[in-house]
Amino acid sequence: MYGLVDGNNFYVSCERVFQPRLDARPVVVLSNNDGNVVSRSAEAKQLGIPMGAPFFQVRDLLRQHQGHALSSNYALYGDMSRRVMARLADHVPAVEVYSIDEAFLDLHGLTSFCGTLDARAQRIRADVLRCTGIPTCLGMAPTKTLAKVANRLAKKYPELHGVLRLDTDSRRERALRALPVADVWGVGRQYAGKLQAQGLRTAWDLSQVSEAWARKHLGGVVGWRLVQELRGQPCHDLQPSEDGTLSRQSISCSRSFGQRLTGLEDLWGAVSTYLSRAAEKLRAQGDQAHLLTIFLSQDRYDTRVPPPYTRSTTLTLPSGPTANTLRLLAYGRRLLERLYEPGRRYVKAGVVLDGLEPPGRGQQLDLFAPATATTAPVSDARAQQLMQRLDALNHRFGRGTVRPAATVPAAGQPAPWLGKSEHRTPAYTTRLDELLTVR
DNA sequence: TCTGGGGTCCTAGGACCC
DNA sequence: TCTGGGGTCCTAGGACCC
Repeated sequence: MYGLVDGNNFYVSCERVFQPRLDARPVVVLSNNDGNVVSRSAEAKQLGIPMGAPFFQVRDLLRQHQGHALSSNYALYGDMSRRVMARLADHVPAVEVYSIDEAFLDLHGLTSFCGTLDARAQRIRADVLRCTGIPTCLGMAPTKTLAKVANRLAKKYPELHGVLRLDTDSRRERALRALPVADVWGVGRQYAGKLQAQGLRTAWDLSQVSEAWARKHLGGVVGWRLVQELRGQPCHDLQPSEDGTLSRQSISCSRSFGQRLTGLEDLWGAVSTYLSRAAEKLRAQGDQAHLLTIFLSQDRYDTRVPPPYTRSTTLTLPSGPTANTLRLLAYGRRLLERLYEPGRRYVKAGVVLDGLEPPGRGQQLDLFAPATATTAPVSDARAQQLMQRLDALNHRFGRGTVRPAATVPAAGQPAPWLGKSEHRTPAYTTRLDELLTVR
């Protein structure tokens, strides 16, 4: 049996822990650059503000109802997430951290010595709420997909008090008949349209399609697994997370700019900043990468710009896997120059590190590369030391204290790529100088 | 005027290997 | 006229997730 716990309106709930005045009012949290709505309180949902709505389209509506809009504060949400996950880990044999606000639980064997599962589930919710201030819902079922279904319905129907268990065929059928097909985990916009065109309206209808149909229309084996999971046949195991952190297979960093950029050096300022950040994450995970991708995007809402809006280029690092920021910057610069076209107006850039593996598989030498400070293997041990010192300094004194010169804008100038974040709340739980003051 | 960021998995063609 | 089978890696793209 699997459990799926998630935080209700997670980002808004995190903010409310430190600002109770936000309770019972419409509150939204905005994406980077204050662009879109990414979390909504129940009151904001009631106003009809859709998930993902551009902020400028709902600003007036929110103002009319004395609502609040907050910039996203990932330092706070990430730390609150760790606290929630730590509480969950105390209650069950294994936890899979699925996203910042969601975790799958291994519920195997919990009933025999702890009373009923439902009572156990309520104790977990109460403990998380008491220790972190975050309200949650918990769905339980024999497959992950059904646990997601259960969680969804537990959130939708308050009379369930945040918990739903789907462990018999009759409960499963009732639940699936109550759930629109578009709300099933794994059914996005494209598939929902296809399914509805076929007259399949509920999750139950989807669970009845043939294997051939699922494979043909829902992305091959992915679609067939989805159908089987709805029927109660598990296709996805629990992937337990080590001490509440999850190890990634790719690491990326991308941002929309505060303004359009056209110059190569401005773009390099942004790309080098993102690449440095991605390399930090890579080292924090204890891995090296052997694939580097850079992408640049133009405005996809500008009808004068023909697609594709995003162009990317990938390099298999000729010198093998690395976590060395300076080495990555040297390759990144080449990729950016390959991608860049003068005259284009770029709105966003990003980097992706792929092909991750732990260090120690041996350094691949590049037969044709001239030995330079950033490519010579001889400098490897020293470079590694340098990265360790860099990370230690930045951990101790704050991110960006020591950084590559490429990422620093011209003296006295604000970085031209920086976006806005006009409604940011303090990092209450991760910065001493931003602690909440109580009188 | 203003429209996010960070992930996963799968497919498919081409180059290349034996 | 007739032109293998099985595999990896690379690269790009498309669907999905929160």
